[in-house]
Amino acid sequence: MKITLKDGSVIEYAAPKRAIDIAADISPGLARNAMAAIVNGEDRDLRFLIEDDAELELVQFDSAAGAHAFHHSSAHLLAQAVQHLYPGVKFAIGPAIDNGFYYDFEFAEPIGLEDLEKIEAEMRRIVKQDIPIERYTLSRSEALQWAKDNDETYKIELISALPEDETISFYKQGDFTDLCAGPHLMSTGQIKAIKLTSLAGAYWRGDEKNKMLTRIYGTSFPKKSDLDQYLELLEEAKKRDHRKLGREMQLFAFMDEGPGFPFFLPKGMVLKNTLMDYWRQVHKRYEYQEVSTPIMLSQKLWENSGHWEHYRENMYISQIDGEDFAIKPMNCPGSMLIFKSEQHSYRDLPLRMAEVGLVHRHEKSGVLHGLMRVRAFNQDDAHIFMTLDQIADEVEQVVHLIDEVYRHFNFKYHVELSTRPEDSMGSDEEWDRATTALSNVLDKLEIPYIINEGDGAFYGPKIDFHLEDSIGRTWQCGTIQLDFQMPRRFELEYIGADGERHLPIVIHRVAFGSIERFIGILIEHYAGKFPFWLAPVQVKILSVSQAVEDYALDVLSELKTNGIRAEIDVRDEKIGFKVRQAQMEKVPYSLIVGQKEAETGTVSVRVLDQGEAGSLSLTELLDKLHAENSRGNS
RNA sequence: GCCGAAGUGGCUCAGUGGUAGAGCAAUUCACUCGUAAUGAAUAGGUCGUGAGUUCAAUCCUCACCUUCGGCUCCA
Repeated sequence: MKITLKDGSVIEYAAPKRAIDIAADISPGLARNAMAAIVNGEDRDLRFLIEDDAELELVQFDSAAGAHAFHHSSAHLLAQAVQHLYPGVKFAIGPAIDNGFYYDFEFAEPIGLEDLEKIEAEMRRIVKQDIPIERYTLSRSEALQWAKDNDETYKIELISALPEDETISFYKQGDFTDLCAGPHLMSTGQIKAIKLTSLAGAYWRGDEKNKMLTRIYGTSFPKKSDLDQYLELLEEAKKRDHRKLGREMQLFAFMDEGPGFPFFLPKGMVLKNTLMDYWRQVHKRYEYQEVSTPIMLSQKLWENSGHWEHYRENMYISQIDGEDFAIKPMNCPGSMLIFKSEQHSYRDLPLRMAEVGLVHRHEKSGVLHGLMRVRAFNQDDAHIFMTLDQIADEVEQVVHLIDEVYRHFNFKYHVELSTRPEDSMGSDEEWDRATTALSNVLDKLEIPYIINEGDGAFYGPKIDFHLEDSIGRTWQCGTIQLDFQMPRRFELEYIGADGERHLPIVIHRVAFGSIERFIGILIEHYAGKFPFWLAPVQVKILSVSQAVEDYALDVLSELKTNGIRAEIDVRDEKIGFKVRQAQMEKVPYSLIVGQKEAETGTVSVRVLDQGEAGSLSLTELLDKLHAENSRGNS
């Protein structure tokens, strides 16, 4: 048989051979570092016996498939350790996830964080023993018998859900056996670096009606140094936490009196307004009109829009003069009413109506998270009313706009296409048409995307933009949603070239998504060190001694007159102390002024994280700052 | 909402069944200073809220509120 490797080379064997043995033939290092095999495109064990001509890829930890096998075996290792320490525990599921693994257990007695260390120690002990991992298969009925014999209620349920004729694979390492599709490592000895990271409750099968199990999260690496590097990344993320920086930099706050409702402090407001100035410039250039619609509207409107039926549990309800009203969770119905308030010609279309609207949504208390998940937020919303044949051009233009905005902040991003959810309105035919329209645009622009089955809005499919921040985390921000339903429900119309009434199509779209969340992401992306144009305080003037206070104040007023956001520190403190404080406040430029500067009409410039940058005259300084500020223009 | 953890001066955190401390910050004073912490003094807390146990509760018990880590959900 012929084995074709990834690099195109071919090895021939007279008899069937296991993937691991082929790896050993290629090099001992590969045999040692390989985690799994991909045979003819399918994920397999290294112990998989290749019997015919095949394409073979041997994957190591640096590939997704290799890491997956490694983490998956780590999950089994965790389960084995738990079995040793807590006899009688019941096992649910234990998959690999990004950056690690978890396993769900049903413990007889609750365990605490201090137990994790014990479990970790037991895991290390099993690793030292270097126990071989073996694979075998059983028929469905044999597997079921195994689960019943061991009183594994969750496994019984898992096996019962499989087809009758299914052959089920098992993995056994010493005294621990688990049913599992694999692939798995050859032996426990390969898992050199382990860290159990957290303990959490999780519902069986993710359904809140089911029993709550105990989930143990962990991460693992083939090398200790890789684990350390990962733990450092977690530390870095902690330092960047927008909740911590938001408080330290006095940007926003949360109060017990309004859980999930952010308060913006003066500096946070400067940030927000600067961001919105940029946003308005972009949208003016893309020919959007801006509107504003009420926060509270009659319940009848929400019944008409479908929100009452599909979105009610997230809405805040109130009454005015005995009539039921709801606080808007979305901006669209308001915009529909504006469109409807006038007669439109096909010549008006596409009509791009933007609204930075404040929406309120009742989120469950457990999901609130700083600015990332709040109960009141501003959406940089827009509704584009258009004809059927304008769909492609308009969607394309929105894709360009979002791309431009993300690039402005140096974000990379990827795109997902979400299709019809179960709870939705409209006909299959319209959903197909809308979904195809979106995918056609992505195909035309050659933008790769993954499909998110059943994750669309209740009124239409959507393109989601997931941006990636400076330390590699992704966040969903922009979306483009195509809607045939709302225009019909609101009986929108325009007069076509033929003089007849026609139904317009609507695009709902956001670029930032939520201004609040976007600000949270920016804080973490920049670690609080905003680019000059966006920084709430751009310049801080530090006087060396009281003798130059007057000059320092002159510099301040000159900067302010020129539209620079400047602060001054003329306290009776040493210059080193003031410099330190200004750096910790993450102000982009510190201007040190002393006797020398006062006499020559200059300032000594210090750049955040870079140090001293020489002296400039006031005119030179203003030129420089104006140039920097213009980066905030679109 | 559910599981687990936490809540002590503006911030970070000690601490004890006999009504509380530290560092930073703040205020005042002295120093008048050249690029990441000058020194001293002062002030500031009914220990998240409510109830219970106790001679006595910040500490033990219960309920509630908020926050944190997850689950589910999501911009």
